[in-house]
Amino acid sequence: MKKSDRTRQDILDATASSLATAGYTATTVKSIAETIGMQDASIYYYFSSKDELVGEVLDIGTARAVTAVDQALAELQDDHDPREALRVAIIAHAEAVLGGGDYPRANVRTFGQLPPDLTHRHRQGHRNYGQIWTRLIDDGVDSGALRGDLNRSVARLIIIGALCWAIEWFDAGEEVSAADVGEHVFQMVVNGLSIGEHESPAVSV
Amino acid sequence: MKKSDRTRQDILDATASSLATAGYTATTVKSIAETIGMQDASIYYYFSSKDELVGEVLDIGTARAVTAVDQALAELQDDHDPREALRVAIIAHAEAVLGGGDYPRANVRTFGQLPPDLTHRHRQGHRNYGQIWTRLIDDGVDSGALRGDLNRSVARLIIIGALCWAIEWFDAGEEVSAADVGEHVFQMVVNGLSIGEHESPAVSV
DNA sequence: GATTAAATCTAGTACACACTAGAAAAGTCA
DNA sequence: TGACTTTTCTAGTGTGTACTAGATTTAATC
Repeated sequence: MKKSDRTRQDILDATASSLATAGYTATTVKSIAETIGMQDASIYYYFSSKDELVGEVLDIGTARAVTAVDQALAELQDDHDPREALRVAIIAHAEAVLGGGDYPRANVRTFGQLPPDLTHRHRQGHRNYGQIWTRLIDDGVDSGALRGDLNRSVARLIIIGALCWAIEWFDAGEEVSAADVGEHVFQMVVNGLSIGEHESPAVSV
Repeated sequence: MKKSDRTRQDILDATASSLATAGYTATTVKSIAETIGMQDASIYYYFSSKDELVGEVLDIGTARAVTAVDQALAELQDDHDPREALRVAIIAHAEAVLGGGDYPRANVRTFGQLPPDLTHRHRQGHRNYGQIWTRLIDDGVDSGALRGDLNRSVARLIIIGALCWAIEWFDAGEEVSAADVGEHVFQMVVNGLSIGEHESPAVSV
């Protein structure tokens, strides 16, 4: 019963790694099996289909990302600035997806290339994750710390998008760390690149 | 000789449309042929391989995106604020990729799911496109309009990333237009979400 | 209208893929 | 050791894919 659990974990790990780097299509059952020194047919002793295996990897990925952000927010002081909460969440997300393990990365990497069934299966998970950010932005706007003239949904999606797309260019080997990327996103979307007084012309959408 | 050109164009259009909505893997030679009412084998009278066809679509896509941004910048007045140039470029990109035709959308949509050969083939095109943005940011920082304490490459990639990822959630049917998305990205990354004096703590990377 | 060229189709090949059935091996425990 | 269970393998099936060869049709030219 022990050996079986470890093999199952090995399969999940290999799948997560392949999804994170090669994407969904290039991740074949055969390639997964080769990575852990098995025949492809043996995979089906543990998972009934490729998509069930992939689905489980993605579930773990979202769970880890949620945990990372929740945990970072929980460590904040009670009287924190809403902007600080946003900063902590952004950096936690960046570290989870860019610097963290393969599971959250697999999630972002395969976004948009999954078959419809899998996309639908994870819709709720993504919605839940999005709600964390919705609350962060609502808190900021309602408390007067953040501008209220922008569409909050669009703002949320832009922040998450900037972070998610980073997976396409981020290189863990370079001198810019995952946290650095998060810090940059925060500095840009919250403080802005501009120097001096900004006009902040009202944008009504 | 006329008919031939139009059929070729039909193939390109159908491929762009499929790539933009379904992605690379789901875009099969057979499905392209079906769209225009042909047999899949007939495609090979015009293109020697699927990847050559896809490559040509992507070439057109990058060319159109570059043209859109260049044109928007060319219409600026000579004494424009560097921030205004960034704003115009961001909105032009948003309109080209989100609201524009299938070709630029195909580019962004298939980014990260192309076979290595095609990825390599378009590396130079992407670099050229990136240089437009590098210059915009350099102009802003050097003129003192934009903060210089952030890594310029990271800033550039974050802006482009926020725009590119929008293809995953943008819905042309909703009330938020492509230009609205661009305006939001500009407001956020240049003016920032924050209200009041920001500390802008130096970030050295 | 006959001849040539252009365009499309029919019918296939070869291969990679997810997945299955059942035999063989490895491990467990009396 | 021997009976039993768990795990892995061998050897396949069926399907979808890109692509090819050559016949057939459609269009242009003389």
